[in-house]
Amino acid sequence: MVRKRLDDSHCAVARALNEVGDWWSLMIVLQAMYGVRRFSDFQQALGIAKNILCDRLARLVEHQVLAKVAVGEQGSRHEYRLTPKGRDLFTVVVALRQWSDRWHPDSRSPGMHDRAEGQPLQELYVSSSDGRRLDVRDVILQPADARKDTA
Amino acid sequence: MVRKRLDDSHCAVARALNEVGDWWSLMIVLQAMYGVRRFSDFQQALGIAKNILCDRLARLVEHQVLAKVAVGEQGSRHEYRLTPKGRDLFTVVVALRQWSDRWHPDSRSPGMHDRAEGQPLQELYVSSSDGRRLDVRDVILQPADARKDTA
DNA sequence: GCGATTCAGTTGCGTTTTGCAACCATAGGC
DNA sequence: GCCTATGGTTGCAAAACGCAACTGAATCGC
Repeated sequence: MVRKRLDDSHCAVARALNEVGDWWSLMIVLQAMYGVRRFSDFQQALGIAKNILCDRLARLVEHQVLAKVAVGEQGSRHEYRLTPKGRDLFTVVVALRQWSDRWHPDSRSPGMHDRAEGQPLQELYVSSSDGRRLDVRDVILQPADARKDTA
Repeated sequence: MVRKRLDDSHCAVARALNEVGDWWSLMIVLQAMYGVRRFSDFQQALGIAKNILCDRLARLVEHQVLAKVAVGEQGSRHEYRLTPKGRDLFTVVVALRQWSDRWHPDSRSPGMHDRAEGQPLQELYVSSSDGRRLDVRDVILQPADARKDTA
């Protein structure tokens, strides 16, 4: 999907959504963060149709969120691994997950823990350069305009 | 869109994506954060078809991300305003935007500034309870499983 | 070496979602 | 009453999606 209409958009969020903004793409990235690397494992974990998975993996590789790495004896098998850019989506995933947990308390999410200490993670929040916690209304956002014919 | 398949998923990210995980929904929320409230203004700002906009707004209202507020003389006109839950997506939007800015340096995003001080915002990052900055690999993520037949 | 199996796709086809445009319905101006 | 603006709804074509069946290469069993 992703109707590439806003490819040329100057809006950073629009461009981000162009790369990982459809349902499956972020779920694939999430699975990759869980350690999934093989085509068939993604397929099983997500219950996604193979053609869609193919398409999404290709798109994620194209956008350098994943890298397709040949593996195995004659390079016949391969894996999809997160690139640094892909790993950097971690913040986004954590933000989404924390949002979900805050507003769907019924969720029995196992929670995320620091590997070293076993402690839960801190909640993400937007803060100013001097450390004050900020709400949307405390921030000046300039549209940067979603359409090309900005005006 | 959003094939409600994973509605019953225990995966927090999946449920979040169910509510705001399609292309337009997050763009609408973003516009709302910019201060857009009226149907026609969303339509103009995004260049979205009216039926889709209708559908997305209704879904966002249903999920309590936006609230439809009657306004004007006889309540004929109305506005869509962010609820607290919607405003709380700010972290997600900022995370996405910062990610995009980091990996698309060509982007001339005007940047986001603290209204009080005029300073740019801090970069979001995931941190442990004792403040160490964490990468994906420093965190224990439990799948919580994307499929219902969890096992 | 030969068939069976696994993995990673691709192809076909029918269903669902999009997106565009054109059409209602109500309110207000004049 | 006629015109415009706002906020939708409807119809239809095109694209995306999901399923299942098929391909093609590599590996396994023997």
